Amino acid sequence: MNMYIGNLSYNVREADLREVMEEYGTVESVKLIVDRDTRRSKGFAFIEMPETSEAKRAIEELNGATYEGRPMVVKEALPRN
DNA sequence: GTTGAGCGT
Repeated sequence: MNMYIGNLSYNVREADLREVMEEYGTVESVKLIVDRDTRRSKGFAFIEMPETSEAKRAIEELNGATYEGRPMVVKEALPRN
């Protein structure tokens, strides 16, 4: 399942996100979106979890949870197009 | 600061 993680603090790194998500299951990939020019985080990321049941649990547990001082959004990602 | 990059793999 592909997930969208939003409202992240700019100091969160991909490795941080992976650690958090792995509390709920296997994480296939983590993609923190960073501005190509400034190298600054855009504050959102995409995480792929092979096991949908684990992904859904992560969404339930982490959506709205405060992380690095911000209530993060965790939900299924929109199709990329 | 809220739905993806790359610049040719």
